[in-house]
Amino acid sequence: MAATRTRRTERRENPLSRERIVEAAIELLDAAGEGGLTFRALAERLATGPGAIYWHVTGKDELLHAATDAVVAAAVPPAPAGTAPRDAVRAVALGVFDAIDAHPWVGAQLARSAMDAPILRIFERLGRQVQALGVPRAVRFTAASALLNYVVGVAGQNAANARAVEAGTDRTEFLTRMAAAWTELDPEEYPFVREVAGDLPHHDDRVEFLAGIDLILTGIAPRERPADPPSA
Amino acid sequence: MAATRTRRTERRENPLSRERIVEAAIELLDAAGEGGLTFRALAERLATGPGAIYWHVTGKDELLHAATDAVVAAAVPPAPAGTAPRDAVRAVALGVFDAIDAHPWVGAQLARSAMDAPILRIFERLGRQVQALGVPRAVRFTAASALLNYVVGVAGQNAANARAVEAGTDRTEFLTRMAAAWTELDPEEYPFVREVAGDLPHHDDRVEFLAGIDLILTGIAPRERPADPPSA
DNA sequence: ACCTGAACACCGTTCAAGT
DNA sequence: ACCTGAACACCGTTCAAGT
Repeated sequence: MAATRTRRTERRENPLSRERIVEAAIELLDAAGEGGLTFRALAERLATGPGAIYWHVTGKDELLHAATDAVVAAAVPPAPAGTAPRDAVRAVALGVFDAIDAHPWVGAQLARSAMDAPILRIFERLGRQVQALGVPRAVRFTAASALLNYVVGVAGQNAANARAVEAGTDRTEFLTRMAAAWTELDPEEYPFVREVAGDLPHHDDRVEFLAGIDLILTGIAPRERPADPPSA
Repeated sequence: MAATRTRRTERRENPLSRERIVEAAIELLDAAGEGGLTFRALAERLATGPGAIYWHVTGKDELLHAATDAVVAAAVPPAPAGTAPRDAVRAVALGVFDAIDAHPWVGAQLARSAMDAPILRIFERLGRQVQALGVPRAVRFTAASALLNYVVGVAGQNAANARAVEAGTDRTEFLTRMAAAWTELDPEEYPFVREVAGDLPHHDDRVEFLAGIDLILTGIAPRERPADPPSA
């Protein structure tokens, strides 16, 4: 019934709001990529002048920040109670990974973000699981940071790849071309890169990403903790 | 004697060259930060018009790429023969870390770089040591990628922090203020971040960074490989 | 071949003026 | 209080014209 009442103010309904602006910004970024977010384009989409947006938002940085935070918040839900810590870490990481897959600009943004809202959300979720893993207080920060930095590193990398592919090329075609380029590198200078070039086209990014997470998890807390030996 | 001959062409000595342009770009980036690199500022420093630069460089992206590559190449020298693989990995990582410390814009650039020259240099160095560590062929790519992504993640983070600090604030003052902000977060939503906030001001970035590297190294290959048990 | 610098097409942001 | 849109101060890049 509140809905019916709304009809009264028919004209000039849809007032500007921070929420609507951020929403439109996300749509623009998704549709047109990182360069697509423009105050003019945004104003047009919201049927106003560019100046109007500044009433609700301090500038482009804040807008980008808010857009990123909205996506990350939706992507990293609290772990369902009873999840094993390792699985919970993987779930958080995958949540971020998939969000970046859907919104490559988020990856670029996370990779250049300081320790504020969007990053802190991820750090918190990872940290809680590190604690649940039984990591001693003194090294929890280090362990959680390692996971965070890895996730954020992959985020930037994926964003860069998405930018590079956007020529409408097929994904495996892109990887195959990259592998070919690697094979042409100087054998003296790039023996390792040349050797692994062949792996490139067969790799599943998601699997590869999770394998990295598992590597760090193993470093943080070895799989099966053997009973403490009877002291030294 | 070649030097004396040079005097002949006194006027209009110092011809433009890709090398000089990249060098000037690096100076500009170091002095004025990421926003300081402008074709106009660069042209002024080189005593030409902006258009002249385009004869030697295709555009700003290539320029930024070349500048980053120059810094990274200098920062990641080949490991001296006989270095233990773990130490060599640490040396590579620290080389990148210190380069970013000296040139924060490099961190931002690496964090958003695809797998081309600058990143490949680092990947190659890390990969060789992964191999030296005895990691089986099939998982070398994964192991080297994990190290690379971590390093690149820290790179982006440090660049962001450098940007945040540039208000001339002292470093520990900056950390103390951040810790204070973390402590004011909602206890329901950010228990972990609040708990570790106190660690922040005491942390040494470099030590913290290396600890993360060690975590991954442990995950890649456990410290002391016990002799293989007599098969299953 | 290489340089010059005005001009073009765009930005983010501001601000007087409106309602 | 909120919106409008012209104007300002910048960009990267191009290009006719020079040497």
